[in-house]
Amino acid sequence: MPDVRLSAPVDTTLSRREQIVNTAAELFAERGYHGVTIEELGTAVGISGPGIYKHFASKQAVLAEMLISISNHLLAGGRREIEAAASPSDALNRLVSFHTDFALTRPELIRVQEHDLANLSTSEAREVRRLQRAYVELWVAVLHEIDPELSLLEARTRAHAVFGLLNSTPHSAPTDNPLAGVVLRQMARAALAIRAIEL
Amino acid sequence: MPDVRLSAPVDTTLSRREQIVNTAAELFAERGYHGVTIEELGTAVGISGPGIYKHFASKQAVLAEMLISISNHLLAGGRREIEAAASPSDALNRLVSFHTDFALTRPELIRVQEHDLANLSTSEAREVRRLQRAYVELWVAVLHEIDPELSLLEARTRAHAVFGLLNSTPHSAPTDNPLAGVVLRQMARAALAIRAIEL
DNA sequence: CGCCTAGGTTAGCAACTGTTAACCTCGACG
DNA sequence: CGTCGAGGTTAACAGTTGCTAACCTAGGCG
Repeated sequence: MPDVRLSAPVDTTLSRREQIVNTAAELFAERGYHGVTIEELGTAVGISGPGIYKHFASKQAVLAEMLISISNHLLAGGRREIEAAASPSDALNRLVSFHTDFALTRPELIRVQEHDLANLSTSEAREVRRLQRAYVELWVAVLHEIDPELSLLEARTRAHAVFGLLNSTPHSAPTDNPLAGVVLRQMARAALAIRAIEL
Repeated sequence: MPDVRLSAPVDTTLSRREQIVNTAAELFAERGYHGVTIEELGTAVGISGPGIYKHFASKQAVLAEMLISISNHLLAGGRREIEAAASPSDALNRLVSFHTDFALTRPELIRVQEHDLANLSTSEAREVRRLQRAYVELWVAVLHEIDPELSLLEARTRAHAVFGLLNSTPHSAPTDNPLAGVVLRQMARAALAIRAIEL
């Protein structure tokens, strides 16, 4: 199973597989997994209906590839940021920026991951949750390193809260205002009580 | 159309209508609107299948009553908090507490409102969005009153971000830890830069 | 050149699901 | 006591939708 690049939505250089996943992400984000038919998805990528089955075994398989690829992307990116960091609080800053960029760049993926996990088979859902949990634990570990007094439970609550804050972009930002990134980063840092100089 | 109380999920004193809406909220939150059949919903409230149609004209009508009732509840509550406030920053504190309580008490309703607005008819969806917008504008007005320098666009971004933060409870908090409320309130205030003494 | 396979096409089936129709029942009440 | 409507039941229909089957076609390549 070749991995799907998380690149710009419409791009003629994409393989059909990638094109299908990207288009499906937008449609699922708007109308939900069950709100999109295979026929619609096919038409949206320029082929029709059951042509999808030349590339995916089932509709669920499209969703599975999408969600697993997102989770992998976040986990890998998070690890990269932490490795590149000079200190724990630098690591947290980098995590915040990384996640903010992702949320601002690909809001559809945020939406689908929030909404449609329940439409995966149990084993695939378990895999996605495992990856998501690993990503959360990245944040938890950094938070705990910065403040060892912080309980793991509270650290986890804080991490989820910041995800909610940063993932709010699909709900707001109808016109993608350029200051949203700055505002969100700053709010996230304040919520996490990171003392950091903006700019 | 009698309004549906936003009360505890399982309660024998509820009317069938209320019982249906409450149960539907839990099911929709778990599996999404299209992921729940009328048959399942009926069974879950102890009647079977088409018995639902003695109380609602359609499946969509159940969702509509749910979402409109939630939006009304939030808007009315928000107005009440602002009226009771002694100052703008007190108003903001009260809004934060009010919203936190709601998110912690009825996470299913949060989820459904986030996920399934798209499954309403256009006119009903417009109504819900109107109420939601009015609720957001409540926050925006208070934020603007506290800091008149703040642009309306940024105030709106901040409001949405705080909703995202507070609405993260359905995603985290599998075991409803009692400290979640305190933590979330504190994070929200920090993100909004409210100087307030906890406790 | 001739074959094979990747990637399309259309027709159509089987399952599911929202909704309606027709019917039952029982408690309130004139 | 009779009736009547609220609230339930089951049967069944019609539309939708995921997926398969059977077929076509063109380009790479031995």
